Amino acid sequence: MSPRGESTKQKLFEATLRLATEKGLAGLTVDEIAAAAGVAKGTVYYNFGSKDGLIDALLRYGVGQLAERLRAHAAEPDPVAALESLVDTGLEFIAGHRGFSQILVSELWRTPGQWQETLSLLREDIVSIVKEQLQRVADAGRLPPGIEVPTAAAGLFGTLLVVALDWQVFQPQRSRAEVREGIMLLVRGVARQD
Amino acid sequence: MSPRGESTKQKLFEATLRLATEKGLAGLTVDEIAAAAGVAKGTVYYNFGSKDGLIDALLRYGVGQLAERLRAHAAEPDPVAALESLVDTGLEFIAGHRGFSQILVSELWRTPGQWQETLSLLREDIVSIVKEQLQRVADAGRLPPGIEVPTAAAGLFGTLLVVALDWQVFQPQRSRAEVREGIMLLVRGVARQD
Amino acid sequence: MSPRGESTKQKLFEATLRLATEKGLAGLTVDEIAAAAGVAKGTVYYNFGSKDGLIDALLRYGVGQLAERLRAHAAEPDPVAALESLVDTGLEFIAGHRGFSQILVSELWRTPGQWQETLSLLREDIVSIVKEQLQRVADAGRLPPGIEVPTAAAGLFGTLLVVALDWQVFQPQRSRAEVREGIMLLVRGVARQD
Amino acid sequence: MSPRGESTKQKLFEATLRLATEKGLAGLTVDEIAAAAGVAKGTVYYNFGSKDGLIDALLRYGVGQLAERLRAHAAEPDPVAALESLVDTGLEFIAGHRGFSQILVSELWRTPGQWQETLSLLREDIVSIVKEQLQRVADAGRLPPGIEVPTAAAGLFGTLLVVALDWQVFQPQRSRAEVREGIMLLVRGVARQD
DNA sequence: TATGAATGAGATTTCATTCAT
DNA sequence: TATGAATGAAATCTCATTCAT
Repeated sequence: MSPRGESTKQKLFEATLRLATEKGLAGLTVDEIAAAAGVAKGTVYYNFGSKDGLIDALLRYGVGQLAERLRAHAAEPDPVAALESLVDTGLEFIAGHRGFSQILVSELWRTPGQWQETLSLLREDIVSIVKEQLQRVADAGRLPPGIEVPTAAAGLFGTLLVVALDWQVFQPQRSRAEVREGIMLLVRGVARQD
Repeated sequence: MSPRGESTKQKLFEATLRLATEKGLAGLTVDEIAAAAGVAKGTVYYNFGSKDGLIDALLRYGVGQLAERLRAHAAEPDPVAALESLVDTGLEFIAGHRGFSQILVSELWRTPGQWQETLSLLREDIVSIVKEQLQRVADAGRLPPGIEVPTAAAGLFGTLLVVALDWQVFQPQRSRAEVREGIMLLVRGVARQD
Repeated sequence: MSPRGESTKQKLFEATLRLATEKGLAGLTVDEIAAAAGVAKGTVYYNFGSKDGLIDALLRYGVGQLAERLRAHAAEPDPVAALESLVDTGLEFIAGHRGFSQILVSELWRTPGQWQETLSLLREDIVSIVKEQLQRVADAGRLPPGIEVPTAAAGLFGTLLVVALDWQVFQPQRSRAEVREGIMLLVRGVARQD
Repeated sequence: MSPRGESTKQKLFEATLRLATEKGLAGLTVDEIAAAAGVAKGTVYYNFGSKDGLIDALLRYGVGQLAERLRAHAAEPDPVAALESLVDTGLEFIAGHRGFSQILVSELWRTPGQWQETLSLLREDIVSIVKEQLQRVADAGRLPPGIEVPTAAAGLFGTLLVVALDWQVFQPQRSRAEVREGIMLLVRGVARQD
């Protein structure tokens, strides 16, 4: 709550995200994180109790950031355009936080994984934002029959994550617009053509 | 090569897959693997040289199995039906080998991952099978303009993996047919309607 | 000196004794003590300078209390009865301050113990009270030959401590009178029968 | 079970006992213990799982040694002489294993202490040996009325421990025979005079 | 007089790997 | 072909102490 404490946690989150992009979350050491954040090792333990505690808090923080950005693009009047904006924002975030996205994708579907409880809740947060946008498309009568909004939302979120990572890792020469168009082809295939 | 040696390796593969479902590859220790397989720790080193050697062999083995099954369904004359069969086979494999699939999704896009080199090659194997089928659809003139086969193949593979895992973990009550239909709606959105 | 300061020190003493019963002095952390006392960690350092300072002050405080009570029973005219009263008072104190007694028994004979210097002095305080009473018995000609007062005093103190703790921990159903009688059998064996 | 494993544990026990006499058990580090035993730090963890595991095993080992020695002196035909031999053996052991005895005295009456479960059982072992000898004295009709054997055995054990430690720490100039005689005065006061 | 975030030295623990059998 | 005790580098974690407020 104190400004000092908050900024310390912030510094640690940011340092961890930075390092995770370079080396992956699994390979990070508390020493590295503390050094990158410019604090003592003990400070990590003072603030988060354990390395796992830091990761857990980081997941909440990162998903919070992602959710915030996705929600910021809900204003678009045309529902399909809004969805496109959401996809683009998602791609931008993932490209900018690859290490974080990597941990999401690798922990999200782990059966009893260490952070599964946390992640299940966080997944719901994101999926519900996607769901809302898809619902707007459905309300506009532009979803073909047979599409269930909750299922499609979960699928779209997973696809977005995985396609974005594949882009970053295996096809870095493509532009974000290209990748967005690739995903939108699927979405437009689903959303009824005008 | 001897049956005894093979069964030792097999036991180690199976134990590793069983454990990986619960704890992920990075969290596995050689002690645990050996104990779960019912062999001594030294046996892992005798057979695979190192922990990485074991994982590497396991990945090749698993992807080999998946590729074999996917190829077996290439005979279907109608290209869209063949794609559907491929999707169904993929779903079946993932449902039956969740631990392995979890590993794939965890490690495939890990940037400096220890097994990234191996996995890049293996990813190519699978993606090229998908590509072949999509190419047949394209050759039949049933792909809308703007779709690039290589990109779509990579996307379809990732989506398949992620949607299947989401099904297993978060929506286990759905039937494989339902999930397959969900994915085919996307594919049919892409493949030109008959 | 101020009532507030006193109560802070008192709170810290009490919290430390409470915790020491469970975990011993060595296993206590300043964090735990402060939390149990309901004050901030810095307050311990403000009031006592260091963890050792707190323990040191606590030992002096506790031994002071014990010595005060033991001295209060020196008035008894019959020297053997006075010794019995002293034993009874000792048992009462130990039963009522088990945590403190546990500390004494743990630390008193620890060779390079951190608080050994303090404890040696404090031990002398108590032993000298016992010695005084035994000397009165000796002066009354009721100690058999071969008994050295200083040795017997040290032995009686240790026995009292240990028997009282054994009573509290392993034989709580016995009454204080019973335990006192057990010790007095030894003492009366030593003190010449009337 | 293997000779190598046993001798490693033995080496660790002996090194720990040696160090405990010098520095007390609480202040020992695994580094020191491993170095003193001439093995790698990991070897401690391989053999005992944790520092606590080592201490726990050491307590069993030490008490086993003490019990063995005490039992070896049960042959003496005269029961009071047998008791004297037992006391002497106890004093010798404690003098030779001060660090170990220190931990016994400091943990034995700790309420929920870390090793209390182990120690309660071990205490029973020792006390029952003392009980046996006292029972022989009682059977010979040489215990005065009012002495309960179990109570007296527990008391004698505690007194022996505490008097021996007090001798070692505060009165090292006394001989073992002197200290033994001091304790025997109590015992003979209790045992009926011939 | 009191606070509590931050520290860092030093402790415990982990675990892939080796090697004699 | 297999074993498992031993290793040690490197990780995680603890905690008495400091200090700005």
